[in-house]
Amino acid sequence: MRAIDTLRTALMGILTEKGLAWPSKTVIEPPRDPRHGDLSVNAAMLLAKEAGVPPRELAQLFARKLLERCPDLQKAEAAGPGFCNVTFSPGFWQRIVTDIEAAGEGWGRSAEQNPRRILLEYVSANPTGPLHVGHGRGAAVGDSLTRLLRAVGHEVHTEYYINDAGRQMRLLGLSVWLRVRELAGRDVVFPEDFYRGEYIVQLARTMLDADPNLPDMPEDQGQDRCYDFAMNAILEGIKADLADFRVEHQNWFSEKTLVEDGAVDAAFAALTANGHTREQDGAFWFATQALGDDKDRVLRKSDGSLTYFASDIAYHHDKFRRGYDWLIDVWGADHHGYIPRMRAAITAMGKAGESFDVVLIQLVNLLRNGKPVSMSTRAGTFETLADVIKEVGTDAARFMFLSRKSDSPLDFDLELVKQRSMDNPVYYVQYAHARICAVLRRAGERGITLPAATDPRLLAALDTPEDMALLRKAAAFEDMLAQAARALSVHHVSHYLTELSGLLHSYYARHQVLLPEDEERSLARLALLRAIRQVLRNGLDVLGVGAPDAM
RNA sequence: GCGCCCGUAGCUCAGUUGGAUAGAGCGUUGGCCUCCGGAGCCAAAGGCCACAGGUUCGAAUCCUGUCGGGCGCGCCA
Repeated sequence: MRAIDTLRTALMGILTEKGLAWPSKTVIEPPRDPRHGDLSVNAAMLLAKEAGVPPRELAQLFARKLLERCPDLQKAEAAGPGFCNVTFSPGFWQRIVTDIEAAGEGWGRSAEQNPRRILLEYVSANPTGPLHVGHGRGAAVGDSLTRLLRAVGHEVHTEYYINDAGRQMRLLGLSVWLRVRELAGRDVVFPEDFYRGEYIVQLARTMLDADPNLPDMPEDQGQDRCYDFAMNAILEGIKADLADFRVEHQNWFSEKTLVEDGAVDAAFAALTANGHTREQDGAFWFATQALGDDKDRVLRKSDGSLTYFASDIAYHHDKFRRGYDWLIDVWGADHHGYIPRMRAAITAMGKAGESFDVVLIQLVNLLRNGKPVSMSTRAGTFETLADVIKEVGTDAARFMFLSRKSDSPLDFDLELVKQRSMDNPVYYVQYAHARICAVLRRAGERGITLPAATDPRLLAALDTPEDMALLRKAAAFEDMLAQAARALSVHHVSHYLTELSGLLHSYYARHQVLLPEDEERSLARLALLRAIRQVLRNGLDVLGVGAPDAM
């Protein structure tokens, strides 16, 4: 925020003058209570001991010096235990309007001083069935996080890892195969853990219709055919669902290809070169315990096959090999126990801790009118993401997923998400946007034309407390994005938008924008609203939620 | 048993790199449509931030312990 930069620069000058170092714990931020001014600094409390001056007194000194140095400051005073609170002149805030006009879609975007090349992997659900709501949450968070990290200047690529080499997939082939045989009237025995979903039967029927001789194929070949067909069909369905949910993966990465390309061998070699592996009991082990894990882990089982962990290591090794320096994985929270061993692998590859992060996605409790809707892929009684999108819409579903901390459980009540109340803030935010559009439309009907760049002299008319509140909030947008990106926490964006919308609605209720008697003030207010609309749009864009002109 | 996460208003949740009098929505109560979109606004009531210690100028936030809840602890994926 420009205000923070201004204050920081001035304060640094003062400290240098006094021979004091800039304390690393210095915080410059808008205080909770707006009566304490626009910004608050805690430096005096941190420096009191070193300077040999009581904090209050030091804060008073800072206040005096700041007023001398910054013409944009209207007020600066010591307060509380030793805070230094400053208030900027209205003109300083009013300029935000023209700043936003100039930046447009770029408002809020920043150029990270240390941009990184990120590979963000998310969803990555086994293609054994359609995506359910839980996957939807991960999809929304992963996609929005991508937008957020790009907005602050990182280079982000997105990827979906297809577990097409494991036992689950063989089970899928078997499940379809058995259904095919069943449909053909053969006697079949279903194992305990096969996939029971209705979609399996449909796949089987499609296959049988296309090739009536299928059930007579040899068992192995038949299962392979079924596996192939089913996986591709399901994968296509997943891609379609994600597209409907406005979620895009730039690359779909197959686990199988890792083995075929020798990536597993390469990763094993890297671990072995660093002395982290051993043969024992006929298996190939990775000594993760020395790197913070609970116990060592097997990579190649004594029967010769690879563990899931083995190919996952190879996958992450491959990501680094492709030139990424920050790997972010979005996982279901039930995998949190897997983090230490993955982290151990990253360390064993010689990579720093900052080069790997996991964003955990907690469970989604799907409810209808407060009562749980049961979900189980195998039993086939789940609500699919596609069904949920169809029922509540992409915008409402995404906003709901993105409005809570991703690692705490979320109650998703289908009836509630359809409701147009504040239980469901997506409408509150979208309404704020549509409302501004309506006023601008009405202004046009009345023959008022708003130039693309507002004359700064007009902005002095934005002089009420509600004007100031909106301007300050709009000014804080960039910092909010940067902070959310740093914390990998998209929900800050939703909260910000809800707050900004609240200020807009208050403003609207309190101040008439189109004033027939006062054209200059009307123009100033219209310019303000248009600027706020831009902020709302940019914020909603980070969430991947639409900004409708009318509702 | 061990590990990770969590416990904030009646309900659902923000706030946790330590900051001033702990916030929002829903719900409850009471107001606001001659006027730009009432999917909105204004106001009131509602709290020992699970509990007990500790660290310091200062703790919902950091440390220790207790209680309560979720999840994870395979040569499964």
